[in-house]
Amino acid sequence: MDTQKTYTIGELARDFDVTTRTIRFYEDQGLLSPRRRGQTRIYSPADRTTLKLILRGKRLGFSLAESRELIFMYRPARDNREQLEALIGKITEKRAQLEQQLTDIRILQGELDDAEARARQAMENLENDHV
Amino acid sequence: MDTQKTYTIGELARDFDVTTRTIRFYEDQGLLSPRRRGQTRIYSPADRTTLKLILRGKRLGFSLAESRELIFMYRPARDNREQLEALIGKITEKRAQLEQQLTDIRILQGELDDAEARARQAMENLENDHV
DNA sequence: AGCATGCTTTACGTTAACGTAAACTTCCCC
DNA sequence: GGGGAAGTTTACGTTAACGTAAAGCATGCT
Repeated sequence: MDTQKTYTIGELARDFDVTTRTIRFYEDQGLLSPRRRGQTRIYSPADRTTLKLILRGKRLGFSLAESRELIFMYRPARDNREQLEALIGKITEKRAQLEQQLTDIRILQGELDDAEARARQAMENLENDHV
Repeated sequence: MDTQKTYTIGELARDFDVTTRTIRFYEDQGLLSPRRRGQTRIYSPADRTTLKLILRGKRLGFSLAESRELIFMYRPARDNREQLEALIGKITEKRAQLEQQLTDIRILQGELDDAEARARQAMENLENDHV
């Protein structure tokens, strides 16, 4: 069946809260390749997923170049041995980076707890001084 | 005692693997305010910590503006009630953002596991085809 | 027919976060 | 006392990731 849902650029833009310019820009950068009906871009569910990956990458501070790598890691890309080993190398690197981010986040969470506790304490003090 | 260790800009640059230009840029942006001995900048352990915070922020994809907020969250800053409530609001927001990042990371980790498994499988297949 | 909506391309503009270069002082060393 | 190394200011350059027009086609209402 050819009954796959498709999306216009405007729909994707609304759904993910980005501008159409942004989506076209990602295409320029080789991250998306939607089909065309005439001039008009038609996005598949797969395209939609790719966009989701890019935006997730952004939330983690990745550049588009990094996100592109991650996306292509996911497409097996008919490889020879060297390429596969290089791929595994990159995966290992990314994993290390993610671990670093995890520890960074945990530390920051602790600091936020701290900061909030102090803020609440300061508010209590205000109350008391006021009385 | 005034026996606090101090650092030159070059030392900090080496220690954190950034350029001196970068450190001066952060000062321009109001993130660092080292003492001066004549013209020369002298960094305290506190300055060093601030720099560490900025770089951790970068690893998490924060802008310098965001890092600046985080840094000032940590300095109690003599507040009234409104300010304190605004502060707590920001802390809550940041926490939500960090939670989002955590889930993003976990999903990505799973995908990396996946990708590596497939890559290893592809390598095995290569061996076999070759034999 | 006329007009709004939503798509398209082309192209110049903008912001953040530095890089890079030039020209100058200060200090130390032999 | 002449380098060299490390600091300084000033200023223009660069890259990524879009923003912001401008001008034009296609479709669908009324």
